[in-house]
Amino acid sequence: MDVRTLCLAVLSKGEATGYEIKKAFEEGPFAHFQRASFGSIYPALSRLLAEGLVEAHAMEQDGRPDKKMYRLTAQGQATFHAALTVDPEPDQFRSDLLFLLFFACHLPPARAATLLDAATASYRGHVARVSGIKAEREAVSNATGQPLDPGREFVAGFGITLYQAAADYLDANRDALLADLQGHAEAAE
Amino acid sequence: MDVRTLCLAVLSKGEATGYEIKKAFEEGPFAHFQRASFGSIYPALSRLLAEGLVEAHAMEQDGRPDKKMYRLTAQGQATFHAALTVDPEPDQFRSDLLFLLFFACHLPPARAATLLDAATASYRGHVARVSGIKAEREAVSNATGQPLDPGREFVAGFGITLYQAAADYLDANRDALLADLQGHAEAAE
DNA sequence: TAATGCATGTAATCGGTTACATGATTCA
DNA sequence: TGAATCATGTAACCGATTACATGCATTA
Repeated sequence: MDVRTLCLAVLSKGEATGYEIKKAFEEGPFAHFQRASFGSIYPALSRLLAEGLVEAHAMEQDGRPDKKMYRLTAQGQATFHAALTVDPEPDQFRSDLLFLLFFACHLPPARAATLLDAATASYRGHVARVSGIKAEREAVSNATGQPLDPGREFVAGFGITLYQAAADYLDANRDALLADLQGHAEAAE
Repeated sequence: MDVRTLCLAVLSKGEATGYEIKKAFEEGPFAHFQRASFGSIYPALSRLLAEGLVEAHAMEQDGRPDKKMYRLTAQGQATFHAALTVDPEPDQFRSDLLFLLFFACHLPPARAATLLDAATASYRGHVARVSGIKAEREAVSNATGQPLDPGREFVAGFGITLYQAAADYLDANRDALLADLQGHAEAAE
Protein backbone atom coordinates (compact mmCIF):
# COMPACT_ATOMS: atom_id res chain seq x y z
CA MET A 1 0.00 0.00 0.00
CA ASP A 2 1.36 3.39 -0.94
CA VAL A 3 1.33 6.23 1.55
CA ARG A 4 -1.18 8.11 -0.55
CA THR A 5 -3.80 5.41 -0.04
CA LEU A 6 -2.76 5.03 3.57
CA CYS A 7 -3.48 8.72 4.17
CA LEU A 8 -6.90 8.42 2.57
CA ALA A 9 -7.54 5.42 4.80
CA VAL A 10 -6.71 7.25 8.01
CA LEU A 11 -8.76 10.26 6.94
CA SER A 12 -11.73 8.01 6.16
CA LYS A 13 -11.96 7.47 9.92
CA GLY A 14 -12.09 11.19 10.59
CA GLU A 15 -10.16 14.40 9.98
CA ALA A 16 -6.54 14.55 11.05
CA THR A 17 -3.29 16.46 10.71
CA GLY A 18 -0.15 15.03 9.08
CA TYR A 19 1.31 14.57 12.52
CA GLU A 20 -1.71 12.60 13.70
CA ILE A 21 -1.59 10.42 10.61
CA LYS A 22 1.98 9.55 11.45
CA LYS A 23 0.89 8.56 14.94
CA ALA A 24 -1.76 6.23 13.51
CA PHE A 25 1.12 4.16 12.15
CA GLU A 26 3.17 4.36 15.31
CA GLU A 27 0.67 3.66 18.05
CA GLY A 28 -2.67 3.76 16.31
CA PRO A 29 -4.81 1.08 14.73
CA PHE A 30 -2.48 0.52 11.74
CA ALA A 31 0.65 0.17 13.80
CA HIS A 32 1.13 -3.57 13.47
CA PHE A 33 0.74 -3.95 9.72
CA GLN A 34 1.62 -0.71 7.93
CA ARG A 35 4.17 2.06 8.26
CA ALA A 36 4.76 5.57 6.94
CA SER A 37 7.25 8.36 7.60
CA PHE A 38 6.86 12.15 7.71
CA GLY A 39 8.92 12.42 4.56
CA SER A 40 6.28 10.51 2.67
CA ILE A 41 3.14 11.67 4.47
CA TYR A 42 3.51 15.43 3.98
CA PRO A 43 4.22 15.27 0.25
CA ALA A 44 1.37 12.79 -0.17
CA LEU A 45 -0.99 15.16 1.61
CA SER A 46 0.10 18.09 -0.59
CA ARG A 47 -0.53 16.07 -3.70
CA LEU A 48 -3.90 14.87 -2.42
CA LEU A 49 -4.83 18.48 -1.71
CA ALA A 50 -3.78 19.60 -5.20
CA GLU A 51 -5.87 16.83 -6.69
CA GLY A 52 -8.91 17.73 -4.64
CA LEU A 53 -9.09 14.41 -2.79
CA VAL A 54 -8.72 16.15 0.56
CA GLU A 55 -9.40 19.65 1.83
CA ALA A 56 -7.50 21.43 4.57
CA HIS A 57 -8.16 24.23 6.99
CA ALA A 58 -5.58 25.84 9.19
CA MET A 59 -6.14 25.74 12.92
CA GLU A 60 -4.56 28.50 14.89
CA GLN A 61 -2.81 27.58 18.09
CA ASP A 62 -1.40 29.86 20.72
CA GLY A 63 2.35 30.05 20.47
CA ARG A 64 2.72 27.06 18.23
CA PRO A 65 2.57 27.28 14.46
CA ASP A 66 -0.78 26.57 12.87
CA LYS A 67 -1.69 22.99 12.25
CA LYS A 68 -3.46 21.86 9.13
CA MET A 69 -6.48 19.70 9.60
CA TYR A 70 -7.18 17.50 6.59
CA ARG A 71 -10.52 16.02 5.66
CA LEU A 72 -11.61 13.74 2.81
CA THR A 73 -13.67 15.24 -0.01
CA ALA A 74 -16.39 13.24 -1.77
CA GLN A 75 -13.87 12.57 -4.52
CA GLY A 76 -11.36 11.38 -1.94
CA GLN A 77 -13.96 9.01 -0.49
CA ALA A 78 -14.61 7.60 -3.94
CA THR A 79 -10.90 7.16 -4.67
CA PHE A 80 -10.44 5.41 -1.37
CA HIS A 81 -13.31 3.03 -2.02
CA ALA A 82 -11.87 2.28 -5.44
CA ALA A 83 -8.55 1.41 -3.79
CA LEU A 84 -10.36 -1.17 -1.66
CA THR A 85 -11.42 -3.08 -4.77
CA VAL A 86 -7.84 -3.77 -5.84
CA ASP A 87 -6.62 -7.27 -5.10
CA PRO A 88 -3.99 -7.43 -2.38
CA GLU A 89 -0.58 -8.87 -3.11
CA PRO A 90 0.21 -11.96 -1.04
CA ASP A 91 1.36 -11.30 2.50
CA GLN A 92 4.90 -11.95 3.51
CA PHE A 93 6.46 -11.74 6.95
CA ARG A 94 9.62 -9.93 5.84
CA SER A 95 11.93 -10.30 8.75
CA ASP A 96 15.48 -9.22 9.38
CA LEU A 97 15.52 -11.28 12.54
CA LEU A 98 14.82 -14.49 10.65
CA PHE A 99 17.51 -13.55 8.18
CA LEU A 100 20.07 -13.29 10.96
CA LEU A 101 18.84 -16.40 12.73
CA PHE A 102 19.06 -18.36 9.50
CA PHE A 103 22.80 -17.88 9.85
CA ALA A 104 22.79 -18.60 13.57
CA CYS A 105 25.83 -20.82 13.15
CA HIS A 106 27.88 -17.78 12.19
CA LEU A 107 26.67 -15.86 15.24
CA PRO A 108 28.23 -15.92 18.70
CA PRO A 109 25.72 -17.82 20.87
CA ALA A 110 25.48 -14.88 23.25
CA ARG A 111 24.40 -12.64 20.39
CA ALA A 112 21.84 -15.19 19.23
CA ALA A 113 20.43 -15.22 22.75
CA THR A 114 20.25 -11.42 22.87
CA LEU A 115 18.56 -11.29 19.49
CA LEU A 116 16.03 -13.91 20.51
CA ASP A 117 15.22 -12.25 23.80
CA ALA A 118 14.86 -8.81 22.27
CA ALA A 119 12.51 -10.14 19.61
CA THR A 120 10.41 -12.01 22.16
CA ALA A 121 10.09 -8.89 24.26
CA SER A 122 9.18 -6.84 21.20
CA TYR A 123 6.50 -9.31 20.10
CA ARG A 124 5.05 -9.45 23.61
CA GLY A 125 5.04 -5.67 23.69
CA HIS A 126 2.99 -5.66 20.52
CA VAL A 127 0.54 -8.14 21.99
CA ALA A 128 0.17 -6.12 25.16
CA ARG A 129 -0.34 -2.85 23.33
CA VAL A 130 -2.87 -4.14 20.81
CA SER A 131 -4.69 -6.14 23.49
CA GLY A 132 -4.85 -3.06 25.65
CA ILE A 133 -6.47 -0.82 23.08
CA LYS A 134 -8.79 -3.60 21.96
CA ALA A 135 -9.95 -4.17 25.54
CA GLU A 136 -10.46 -0.47 25.98
CA ARG A 137 -12.65 -0.29 22.88
CA GLU A 138 -14.66 -3.23 24.17
CA ALA A 139 -15.14 -1.55 27.54
CA VAL A 140 -16.33 1.65 25.88
CA SER A 141 -18.66 -0.33 23.66
CA ASN A 142 -20.13 -2.17 26.65
CA ALA A 143 -20.62 1.05 28.56
CA THR A 144 -22.15 3.09 25.76
CA GLY A 145 -23.80 0.39 23.72
CA GLN A 146 -22.01 1.58 20.59
CA PRO A 147 -21.27 -1.34 18.29
CA LEU A 148 -17.67 -2.27 17.56
CA ASP A 149 -16.26 -2.07 14.07
CA PRO A 150 -16.00 -5.71 12.91
CA GLY A 151 -13.07 -5.12 10.55
CA ARG A 152 -11.06 -3.26 13.12
CA GLU A 153 -11.59 -5.92 15.78
CA PHE A 154 -10.82 -8.71 13.36
CA VAL A 155 -7.54 -7.12 12.38
CA ALA A 156 -6.59 -6.39 15.99
CA GLY A 157 -7.33 -10.01 16.90
CA PHE A 158 -5.21 -11.20 14.01
CA GLY A 159 -2.28 -9.12 15.19
CA ILE A 160 -2.57 -10.33 18.75
CA THR A 161 -2.75 -13.97 17.67
CA LEU A 162 0.14 -13.71 15.26
CA TYR A 163 2.57 -11.91 17.54
CA GLN A 164 1.56 -14.18 20.38
CA ALA A 165 2.35 -17.22 18.25
CA ALA A 166 5.68 -15.70 17.25
CA ALA A 167 6.65 -14.99 20.86
CA ASP A 168 5.56 -18.45 21.95
CA TYR A 169 7.60 -20.07 19.20
CA LEU A 170 10.72 -18.18 20.21
CA ASP A 171 10.17 -19.10 23.85
CA ALA A 172 9.59 -22.75 23.08
CA ASN A 173 12.59 -23.14 20.80
CA ARG A 174 15.08 -20.71 22.24
CA ASP A 175 16.94 -23.09 24.51
CA ALA A 176 17.11 -25.90 21.97
CA LEU A 177 18.59 -23.56 19.36
CA LEU A 178 21.13 -22.18 21.79
CA ALA A 179 22.13 -25.69 22.84
CA ASP A 180 22.47 -26.73 19.20
CA LEU A 181 24.65 -23.71 18.55
CA GLN A 182 26.85 -24.60 21.50
CA GLY A 183 27.19 -28.16 20.23
CA HIS A 184 27.89 -26.92 16.74
CA ALA A 185 30.61 -24.60 17.98
CA GLU A 186 32.27 -27.36 20.00
CA ALA A 187 32.14 -29.79 17.10
CA ALA A 188 33.89 -27.21 14.93
CA GLU A 189 36.81 -26.95 17.33
CA MET B 1 17.89 -6.29 4.09
CA ASP B 2 19.16 -4.94 0.80
CA VAL B 3 19.47 -7.21 -2.19
CA ARG B 4 23.23 -6.89 -2.10
CA THR B 5 23.43 -8.55 1.31
CA LEU B 6 20.77 -11.04 0.29
CA CYS B 7 22.94 -12.13 -2.66
CA LEU B 8 25.96 -12.55 -0.41
CA ALA B 9 23.79 -14.62 1.92
CA VAL B 10 22.63 -17.00 -0.79
CA LEU B 11 26.18 -17.34 -2.12
CA SER B 12 27.47 -18.11 1.37
CA LYS B 13 25.57 -21.39 1.05
CA GLY B 14 27.30 -22.25 -2.23
CA GLU B 15 27.91 -20.88 -5.70
CA ALA B 16 24.91 -19.91 -7.80
CA THR B 17 23.77 -17.99 -10.86
CA GLY B 18 21.58 -14.91 -10.77
CA TYR B 19 18.69 -17.02 -11.86
CA GLU B 20 19.23 -19.48 -9.04
CA ILE B 21 19.47 -16.68 -6.50
CA LYS B 22 16.08 -15.47 -7.65
CA LYS B 23 14.69 -18.97 -7.13
CA ALA B 24 16.01 -19.02 -3.57
CA PHE B 25 13.52 -16.24 -2.85
CA GLU B 26 10.68 -17.87 -4.73
CA GLU B 27 10.81 -21.46 -3.61
CA GLY B 28 14.03 -21.76 -1.69
CA PRO B 29 14.89 -21.37 1.97
CA PHE B 30 14.35 -17.60 2.03
CA ALA B 31 10.96 -17.68 0.37
CA HIS B 32 8.82 -16.92 3.38
CA PHE B 33 10.67 -13.93 4.80
CA GLN B 34 12.59 -12.14 2.06
CA ARG B 35 12.09 -11.22 -1.57
CA ALA B 36 14.15 -9.98 -4.52
CA SER B 37 13.53 -9.36 -8.22
CA PHE B 38 15.75 -9.87 -11.28
CA GLY B 39 15.91 -6.13 -11.75
CA SER B 40 17.67 -5.80 -8.42
CA ILE B 41 19.65 -9.05 -8.36
CA TYR B 42 21.59 -8.64 -11.60
CA PRO B 43 22.76 -5.09 -10.91
CA ALA B 44 23.69 -6.10 -7.35
CA LEU B 45 25.77 -8.98 -8.70
CA SER B 46 27.56 -6.69 -11.17
CA ARG B 47 28.42 -4.30 -8.42
CA LEU B 48 29.56 -7.07 -6.11
CA LEU B 49 31.79 -8.36 -8.91
CA ALA B 50 33.28 -4.92 -9.54
CA GLU B 51 34.02 -4.60 -5.83
CA GLY B 52 35.68 -7.99 -5.65
CA LEU B 53 33.20 -9.48 -3.19
CA VAL B 54 32.25 -12.22 -5.63
CA GLU B 55 33.98 -13.86 -8.58
CA ALA B 56 32.27 -15.28 -11.64
CA HIS B 57 33.06 -17.83 -14.28
CA ALA B 58 31.04 -18.44 -17.39
CA MET B 59 29.62 -21.90 -17.90
CA GLU B 60 29.03 -22.90 -21.47
CA GLN B 61 25.77 -24.61 -22.27
CA ASP B 62 24.75 -26.25 -25.52
CA GLY B 63 22.33 -24.05 -27.39
CA ARG B 64 21.54 -21.77 -24.49
CA PRO B 65 23.54 -18.70 -23.68
CA ASP B 66 26.30 -19.08 -21.13
CA LYS B 67 25.34 -18.84 -17.54
CA LYS B 68 27.48 -17.04 -15.01
CA MET B 69 28.26 -18.90 -11.86
CA TYR B 70 29.02 -16.61 -8.95
CA ARG B 71 31.05 -17.47 -5.88
CA LEU B 72 31.99 -15.51 -2.75
CA THR B 73 35.56 -14.29 -2.40
CA ALA B 74 37.27 -14.11 0.99
CA GLN B 75 36.43 -10.42 1.04
CA GLY B 76 32.81 -11.23 0.24
CA GLN B 77 32.72 -13.68 3.14
CA ALA B 78 34.06 -11.02 5.47
CA THR B 79 31.55 -8.44 4.26
CA PHE B 80 28.74 -10.90 4.75
CA HIS B 81 29.83 -11.71 8.28
CA ALA B 82 30.02 -8.02 9.05
CA ALA B 83 26.45 -7.64 7.83
CA LEU B 84 25.38 -10.25 10.38
CA THR B 85 26.59 -8.06 13.23
CA VAL B 86 24.20 -5.24 12.37
CA ASP B 87 21.14 -5.01 14.60
CA PRO B 88 17.93 -5.94 12.84
CA GLU B 89 15.11 -3.45 12.61
CA PRO B 90 11.94 -4.61 14.38
CA ASP B 91 9.80 -7.05 12.45
CA GLN B 92 6.47 -6.00 11.09
CA PHE B 93 3.86 -8.11 9.35
CA ARG B 94 3.10 -5.61 6.57
CA SER B 95 -0.10 -6.84 5.11
CA ASP B 96 -2.35 -5.58 2.37
CA LEU B 97 -4.96 -8.13 3.35
CA LEU B 98 -5.25 -6.71 6.86
CA PHE B 99 -5.50 -3.24 5.38
CA LEU B 100 -8.49 -4.29 3.29
CA LEU B 101 -10.11 -6.25 6.09
CA PHE B 102 -9.76 -3.29 8.42
CA PHE B 103 -12.31 -1.66 6.15
CA ALA B 104 -14.43 -4.77 5.88
CA CYS B 105 -17.56 -2.68 6.43
CA HIS B 106 -16.95 -0.98 3.11
CA LEU B 107 -16.52 -4.29 1.32
CA PRO B 108 -19.29 -6.40 -0.17
CA PRO B 109 -19.54 -9.47 2.12
CA ALA B 110 -18.95 -11.77 -0.83
CA ARG B 111 -15.66 -10.05 -1.55
CA ALA B 112 -14.63 -10.26 2.09
CA ALA B 113 -15.32 -13.99 1.94
CA THR B 114 -13.26 -14.40 -1.21
CA LEU B 115 -10.39 -12.43 0.29
CA LEU B 116 -10.47 -14.47 3.47
CA ASP B 117 -10.57 -17.79 1.66
CA ALA B 118 -7.80 -16.87 -0.74
CA ALA B 119 -5.57 -15.79 2.14
CA THR B 120 -6.27 -18.94 4.13
CA ALA B 121 -5.39 -21.06 1.12
CA SER B 122 -2.22 -19.08 0.53
CA TYR B 123 -1.11 -19.41 4.16
CA ARG B 124 -1.84 -23.15 4.13
CA GLY B 125 0.13 -23.44 0.91
CA HIS B 126 3.08 -21.81 2.62
CA VAL B 127 2.81 -24.20 5.54
CA ALA B 128 2.65 -27.22 3.24
CA ARG B 129 5.59 -26.11 1.14
CA VAL B 130 7.90 -25.24 4.02
CA SER B 131 6.86 -28.35 5.97
CA GLY B 132 7.57 -30.43 2.90
CA ILE B 133 11.11 -29.24 2.36
CA LYS B 134 11.80 -29.34 6.08
CA ALA B 135 10.63 -32.95 6.27
CA GLU B 136 12.75 -33.81 3.27
CA ARG B 137 15.85 -32.34 4.88
CA GLU B 138 15.11 -34.33 8.02
CA ALA B 139 14.74 -37.53 6.02
CA VAL B 140 18.04 -36.94 4.25
CA SER B 141 19.70 -36.17 7.55
CA ASN B 142 18.36 -39.38 9.09
CA ALA B 143 19.51 -41.45 6.13
CA THR B 144 23.00 -40.00 5.80
CA GLY B 145 23.69 -38.97 9.37
CA GLN B 146 24.53 -35.44 8.26
CA PRO B 147 23.57 -32.93 10.93
CA LEU B 148 20.87 -30.37 10.20
CA ASP B 149 21.63 -26.66 10.21
CA PRO B 150 20.08 -25.33 13.44
CA GLY B 151 19.45 -21.82 12.11
CA ARG B 152 17.78 -23.05 8.98
CA GLU B 153 15.48 -25.43 10.84
CA PHE B 154 14.63 -22.82 13.44
CA VAL B 155 13.60 -20.35 10.77
CA ALA B 156 11.62 -22.96 8.84
CA GLY B 157 9.82 -23.92 12.04
CA PHE B 158 9.04 -20.29 12.73
CA GLY B 159 7.52 -19.86 9.31
CA ILE B 160 5.40 -22.97 9.65
CA THR B 161 4.14 -21.94 13.08
CA LEU B 162 3.35 -18.40 12.05
CA TYR B 163 1.52 -19.14 8.84
CA GLN B 164 -0.33 -21.96 10.58
CA ALA B 165 -1.46 -19.56 13.28
CA ALA B 166 -2.55 -17.06 10.65
CA ALA B 167 -4.57 -19.65 8.73
CA ASP B 168 -6.15 -20.95 11.92
CA TYR B 169 -7.14 -17.46 12.99
CA LEU B 170 -8.82 -16.78 9.67
CA ASP B 171 -10.63 -20.09 9.85
CA ALA B 172 -11.78 -19.55 13.40
CA ASN B 173 -13.05 -16.01 12.85
CA ARG B 174 -14.20 -16.07 9.27
CA ASP B 175 -17.84 -16.88 9.87
CA ALA B 176 -18.25 -14.48 12.77
CA LEU B 177 -16.83 -11.63 10.72
CA LEU B 178 -19.03 -12.43 7.76
CA ALA B 179 -22.09 -12.59 10.01
CA ASP B 180 -21.17 -9.25 11.59
CA LEU B 181 -20.82 -7.74 8.15
CA GLN B 182 -24.23 -9.04 7.17
CA GLY B 183 -25.76 -7.59 10.32
CA HIS B 184 -23.95 -4.33 9.75
CA ALA B 185 -25.23 -4.10 6.18
CA GLU B 186 -28.80 -4.79 7.26
CA ALA B 187 -28.63 -2.25 10.07
CA ALA B 188 -27.49 0.35 7.56
CA GLU B 189 -30.57 -0.18 5.39
C1' DT C 1 19.41 22.91 30.65
C1' DA C 2 18.55 19.07 28.07
C1' DA C 3 15.39 16.12 26.15
C1' DT C 4 10.97 15.13 24.41
C1' DG C 5 6.66 16.15 22.15
C1' DC C 6 4.11 18.97 19.00
C1' DA C 7 4.12 20.60 14.22
C1' DT C 8 5.38 21.15 9.16
C1' DG C 9 7.96 20.85 5.52
C1' DT C 10 12.06 20.15 1.75
C1' DA C 11 15.88 17.94 -0.76
C1' DA C 12 19.17 14.56 -1.83
C1' DT C 13 19.62 10.23 -2.49
C1' DC C 14 18.76 5.47 -2.97
C1' DG C 15 16.93 1.22 -3.71
C1' DG C 16 13.84 -1.36 -6.02
C1' DT C 17 10.04 -2.44 -9.21
C1' DT C 18 8.23 -2.73 -13.79
C1' DA C 19 8.63 -3.21 -18.23
C1' DC C 20 11.29 -4.05 -22.02
C1' DA C 21 14.61 -6.73 -24.96
C1' DT C 22 16.52 -11.22 -26.41
C1' DG C 23 16.60 -16.07 -27.39
C1' DA C 24 16.80 -21.14 -27.03
C1' DT C 25 14.37 -25.41 -25.32
C1' DT C 26 10.80 -28.31 -23.85
C1' DC C 27 6.26 -29.71 -22.97
C1' DA C 28 1.25 -29.74 -23.71
C1' DT D 1 1.29 -23.28 -31.72
C1' DG D 2 1.51 -21.43 -27.47
C1' DA D 3 3.10 -21.46 -22.85
C1' DA D 4 6.44 -22.22 -19.54
C1' DT D 5 11.28 -22.61 -18.03
C1' DC D 6 15.92 -21.33 -18.39
C1' DA D 7 18.95 -17.29 -18.66
C1' DT D 8 20.79 -12.36 -18.56
C1' DG D 9 20.52 -7.88 -18.68
C1' DT D 10 19.00 -2.51 -19.17
C1' DA D 11 16.36 1.75 -18.43
C1' DA D 12 12.77 4.55 -16.89
C1' DC D 13 10.47 5.64 -13.26
C1' DC D 14 8.79 5.89 -8.65
C1' DG D 15 8.27 5.80 -4.04
C1' DA D 16 10.18 6.16 0.19
C1' DT D 17 13.80 7.00 3.62
C1' DT D 18 17.08 9.99 5.73
C1' DA D 19 18.67 13.99 7.01
C1' DC D 20 18.11 18.64 7.31
C1' DA D 21 15.72 23.00 8.75
C1' DT D 22 12.79 25.52 12.09
C1' DG D 23 10.63 26.67 16.45
C1' DC D 24 7.75 26.71 20.62
C1' DA D 25 6.13 24.28 24.98
C1' DT D 26 6.61 21.17 28.51
C1' DT D 27 8.82 18.14 31.59
C1' DA D 28 12.67 16.07 34.01
